[in-house]
Amino acid sequence: MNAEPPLWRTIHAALARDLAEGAFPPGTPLPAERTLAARFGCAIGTVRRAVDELVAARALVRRQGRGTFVPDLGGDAAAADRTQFYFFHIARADGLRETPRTEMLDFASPLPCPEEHAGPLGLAPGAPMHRAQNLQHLQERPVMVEELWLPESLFPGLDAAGFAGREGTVYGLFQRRFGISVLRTEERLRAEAAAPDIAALLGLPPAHPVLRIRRVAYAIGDRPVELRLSWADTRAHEYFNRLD
Amino acid sequence: MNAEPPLWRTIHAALARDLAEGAFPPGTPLPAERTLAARFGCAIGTVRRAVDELVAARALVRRQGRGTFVPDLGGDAAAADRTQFYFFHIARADGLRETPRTEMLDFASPLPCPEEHAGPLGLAPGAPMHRAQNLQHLQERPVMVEELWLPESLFPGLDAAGFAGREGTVYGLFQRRFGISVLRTEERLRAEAAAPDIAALLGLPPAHPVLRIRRVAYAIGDRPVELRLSWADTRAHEYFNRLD
DNA sequence: TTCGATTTGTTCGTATGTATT
DNA sequence: TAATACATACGAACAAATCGA
Repeated sequence: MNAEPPLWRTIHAALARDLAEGAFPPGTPLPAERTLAARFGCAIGTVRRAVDELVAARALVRRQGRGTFVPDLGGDAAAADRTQFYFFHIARADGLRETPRTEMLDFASPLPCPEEHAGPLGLAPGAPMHRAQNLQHLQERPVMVEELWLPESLFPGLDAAGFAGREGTVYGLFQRRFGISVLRTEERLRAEAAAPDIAALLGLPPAHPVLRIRRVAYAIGDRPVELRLSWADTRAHEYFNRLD
Repeated sequence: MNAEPPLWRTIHAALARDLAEGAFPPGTPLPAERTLAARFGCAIGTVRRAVDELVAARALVRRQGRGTFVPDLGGDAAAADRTQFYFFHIARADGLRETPRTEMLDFASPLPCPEEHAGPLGLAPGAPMHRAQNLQHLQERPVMVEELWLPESLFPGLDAAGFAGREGTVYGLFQRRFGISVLRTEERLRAEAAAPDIAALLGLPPAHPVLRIRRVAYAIGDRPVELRLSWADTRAHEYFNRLD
């Protein structure tokens, strides 16, 4: 008849809503599974099923003996590295993945949202945005130019000093300062001839082929929070993608 | 002391081994969960946990009321489409994903394994291989040149007629005829200037930037089974990648 | 160092619901 | 309709990891 959703799915949705609201800051554990089971009036196995889904979606991590946590994207060096390598896909042609060094080139705000960025971010054209430009280095050589577009409404008060002075990754900053946990991204890649400014920054001959990446980053609830354009020099590096 | 693995992991390994040997052909169900539980001498929940892992890895699919199956990569049109879109990442710039039309350009066998392909495939340089060349069309326009390298030892007797005359996808052919289920791939992308032959096939100006993709496909047990080089025209199309 | 409390991880068994044949 | 198979939900017991007294 009605086909109501399974109980574990209802609980999953309730937890996801709480997570989206930042109800559980990273570093402090969620209520224990028994506690949640009592709160939802269900068996512990049902809670576990709901949490399993959130763990699979990288929204939560479990630690035996300690509790269940929102992943800390910038906790220690190891956590920062995991985040880095999960979202940073440029590797040396021989397969080695190194941690890049980031050099900030520019930070401008507010800028009106360009027409072509409004749709993917769910914004009105002209909405106020921050724009940051970075140069990523591997082995002290520039390999990728990045242009980040961030809605001012989601990142209020962010400025050049706050952006450049962060500790850890950009997504760690999103989480710590604005309570935004990036869970997934969509990337579209194409080959194009390098524009003069890009070629100059990367030390490329004019119009040399570069890999252009357009990324949209999403937080819980598939809310788009960032649009990022990148141009990579793929003479000695490649974009690495593993599909499971 | 010893820290033996959990029971469900042992069962998972046993099932994965059986799957790698082709013990369960697509279309016929695995033994029911109760049967497996009895065979392994454990509770049904433990079997479910092991199967859960294989389902997550796309090695199995469950169908309520019917049973658990090895996915049929070329069963009906819908299954073929799912396989297609899981492994075919070229989409129109507006985001629309269409089914490509494949035109075979060449099939050569045996050819000695090139030096640079031997390592990724776990072969000795010079080992006999098949090489197929395809041209992929979207909306009746050529968008990607493909070069497939297949170890003869894994695909014995494959020839041009068998390759071109297949029904459905290439990976469906691998599975039906050779019992090889491709589960995951690794791809490395770079931008480069189109070689003359590539440019001619794609209708590009000489040395126009193209997206080069180098894919290694893996079956159960992380066994590499195919190396594929592709060159895509990204003037009107893009490589689409969703990271969860 | 030891011990106990807490929390997640594993395994068991059972009952009932839903989809398919 | 009946039988079969997976899906959901419950509850219990013990193991393993963690942390603080």
